[in-house]
Amino acid sequence: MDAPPAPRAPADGTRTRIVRAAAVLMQRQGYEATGIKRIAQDAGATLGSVYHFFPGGKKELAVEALRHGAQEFTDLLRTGLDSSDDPAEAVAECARLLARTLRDSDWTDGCPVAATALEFIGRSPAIQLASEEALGRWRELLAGKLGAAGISDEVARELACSVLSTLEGAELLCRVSASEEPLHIAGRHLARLIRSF
Amino acid sequence: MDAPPAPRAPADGTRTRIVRAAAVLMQRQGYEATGIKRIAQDAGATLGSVYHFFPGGKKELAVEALRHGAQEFTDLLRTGLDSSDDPAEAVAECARLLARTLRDSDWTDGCPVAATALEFIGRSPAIQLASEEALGRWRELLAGKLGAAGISDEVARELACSVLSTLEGAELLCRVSASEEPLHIAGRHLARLIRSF
DNA sequence: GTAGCACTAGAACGAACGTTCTATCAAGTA
DNA sequence: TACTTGATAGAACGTTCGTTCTAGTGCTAC
Repeated sequence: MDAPPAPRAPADGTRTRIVRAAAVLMQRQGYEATGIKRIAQDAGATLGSVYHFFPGGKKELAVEALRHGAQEFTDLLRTGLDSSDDPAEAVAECARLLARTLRDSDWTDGCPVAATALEFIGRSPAIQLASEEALGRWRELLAGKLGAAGISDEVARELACSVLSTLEGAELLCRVSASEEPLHIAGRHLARLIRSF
Repeated sequence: MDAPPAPRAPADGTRTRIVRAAAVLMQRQGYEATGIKRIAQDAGATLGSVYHFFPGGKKELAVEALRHGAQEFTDLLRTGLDSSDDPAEAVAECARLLARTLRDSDWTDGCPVAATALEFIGRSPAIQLASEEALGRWRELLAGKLGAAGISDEVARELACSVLSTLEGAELLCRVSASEEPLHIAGRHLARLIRSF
């Protein structure tokens, strides 16, 4: 048998493809608007495979997709933060990076948890917890950068919170208005705020 | 309030109840997770009434619900902004007001457009437009307050953008973590940022 | 009266949903 | 060979969805 890798199943594992497809779709349109059959189709998998890897069904897959998306967002944030020793400049770079990613993806690839999280406030502990963990990790990442620049722990933790709030909100504004402006403005204002401490 | 200027009889409690119920449900869990039958039930109306008043179906009702919720949020914002002549203090009061409203409603009554808007980025012009209009109105409201305090129009418009971004993002963090902290921190930081101009 | 209209009421429909089910394939083990 | 196990495949199930449809109510005007 002349055996090149099957065109149907690329090198990546089926499970990973399912998680990635779910993460992308949920990031774009939230949980409820995303059907399991569509996830399977986009992943090049079948329903049988989905339920084989995720016997807990859609909810279990959603939690995993949220974690996967959160990790990618963490990487993006880390890239921005590593761009400069000056935390103000580093945060501004995060805003620029986020704005570019958003525009290049037609305003779809933003925060991977926001849309889904808002659907489930007080309605699904598992999903709310996964969202909370992601936001908490990003906040600590930011606080670490600020603290490393000599800002006191207390101030750094609070600043990190506002930086995250502003980036999240500016991303919402960018996506709704299909414009990079809110994130660019946010970057400048956040840098100014950080430098004031 | 938006008294319907329609030539029809204003004795239309049912229509208003339907819009209000839809607004509440969509604010809490977004569009897709909100069923029309549930809306009718919560409004004390029937499906017949819903489709009588909204022949365009769920989408048409959603746009109206978004507008209704946006108006209520405008009122809340205006209340906060009117609380002080100092724009920094007024914005901080908005954050406090928002935090209290969130807590008192078990973290459900926040921005009425965020959840739904995120579901429809690039997928429904009508809903995206309604969301964009709401965010634009809030931004202008904030810019007006800042401009009235002597801040130049250009700076005021940009500041208003970041204030809105930060409040929106902080609200997301509050809801996910079931805590008032992000909004309280945001209020203090926004006041500091405004005073720096 | 009764004709007309705005509104209420909910049964019924087709489509889509998440899920379950059985069957099959491929590879490893004995 | 036969048996096991992880993974694939998709038909089928019951439910719920948004929507449509027909019937009925209450009110106003003639």
